[in-house]
Amino acid sequence: MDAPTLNLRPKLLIVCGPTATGKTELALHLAEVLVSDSKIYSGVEIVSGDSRQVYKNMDIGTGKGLPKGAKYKISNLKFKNKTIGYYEIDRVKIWGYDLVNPKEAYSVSKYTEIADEILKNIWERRKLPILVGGTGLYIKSLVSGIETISIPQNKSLRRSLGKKSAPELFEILAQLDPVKAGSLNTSDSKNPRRLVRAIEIAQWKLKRIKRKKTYQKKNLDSVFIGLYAPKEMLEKRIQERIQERLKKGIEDEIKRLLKSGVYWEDQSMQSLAYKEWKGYFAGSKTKDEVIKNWENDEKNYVKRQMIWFKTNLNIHWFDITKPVYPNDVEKMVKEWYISK
RNA sequence: GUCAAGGUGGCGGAGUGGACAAUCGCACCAGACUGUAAAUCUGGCGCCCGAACGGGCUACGGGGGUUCGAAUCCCUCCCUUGACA
Repeated sequence: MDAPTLNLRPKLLIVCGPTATGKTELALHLAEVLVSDSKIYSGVEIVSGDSRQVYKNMDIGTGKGLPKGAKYKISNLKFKNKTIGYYEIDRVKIWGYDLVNPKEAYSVSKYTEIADEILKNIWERRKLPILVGGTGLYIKSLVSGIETISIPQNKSLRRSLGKKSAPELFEILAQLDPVKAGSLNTSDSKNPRRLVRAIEIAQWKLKRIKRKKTYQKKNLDSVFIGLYAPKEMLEKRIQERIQERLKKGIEDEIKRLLKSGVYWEDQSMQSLAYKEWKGYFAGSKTKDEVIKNWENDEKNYVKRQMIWFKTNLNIHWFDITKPVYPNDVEKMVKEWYISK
């Protein structure tokens, strides 16, 4: 992946934006037009940049949008001795779904490791990957990398820190790494999860000062396409999508998950479209309440996504309520692809 | 009609004589965030003035009263719910 010259920088097209904007549809559309339009494209494949679609058997709630007969195919790509599969929709390969089962914990680091392999493989086959997703951090980690990503979790440390309050954690961090502690903003300095990770990193660094950094900055030629819509429009789409998912059988999907041994406490079940049902299955919530909560959670999620995208990435935004927007995207992407 | 329990901010729901513009949850607004990121976390949230310490006004169903002081006590009216008729 290390390219000696600028010309050989691998190209990566990114389609991102908040939930319910039709990112995958656009990507599929782009795949089609790019391939059919010109001889330069030997093919386009989609990679999901999403923290929830990695879970098997969670299709409806995470919005994988798989057509009825969609089959998971095994590729000859392997990661840590495990095969990696993909789906094919409209003859386009989609990677990054169904990477783990819902009992497993997941994180950016796991995602990045495997997604890097997938991307490398796509580039080796001289195809253009389109990274599609709404998990900003995951996308950013693929594009720019994360410096401390190779610093592993320390389970026993986490366990011992588990019950400490934010001020206590902050105190511990301040002892280990005063600079880091001082650099935290008011929000993070009160965020137990962040503090624990910061302590984890600080401790790790203290232990191995001499270890050389393995971190390498990535060198990609990438463009960010962002999809958005006015708030009211998005809210309407969210409502419609919820109805759709109810019809598709989200309730049964959850029943199946629970039956197979997945707990509400599992990370996968903290996902939107799933977590809201907990009270319902416990008998303390009506379905209407579930739907109301679900809708609210989706709306709030969109807000957080937009804030993150706006402040963290340099994105070319497209309003999906403009009928011609796919053409605009197409034009832009083609220019970008041909350049250099 | 009688009895009982109630009427608090957009909603739910605390407070039951001063520390109350009123805990908390939801909603809403503005944000943070490089190993759980669909997660986690922060701030704001009656109106007006002020950069800020702060100040002013209006508010706990309506009206009236007691009191230095009332969302909290008393009277009365209106409304809701439950029970008995």
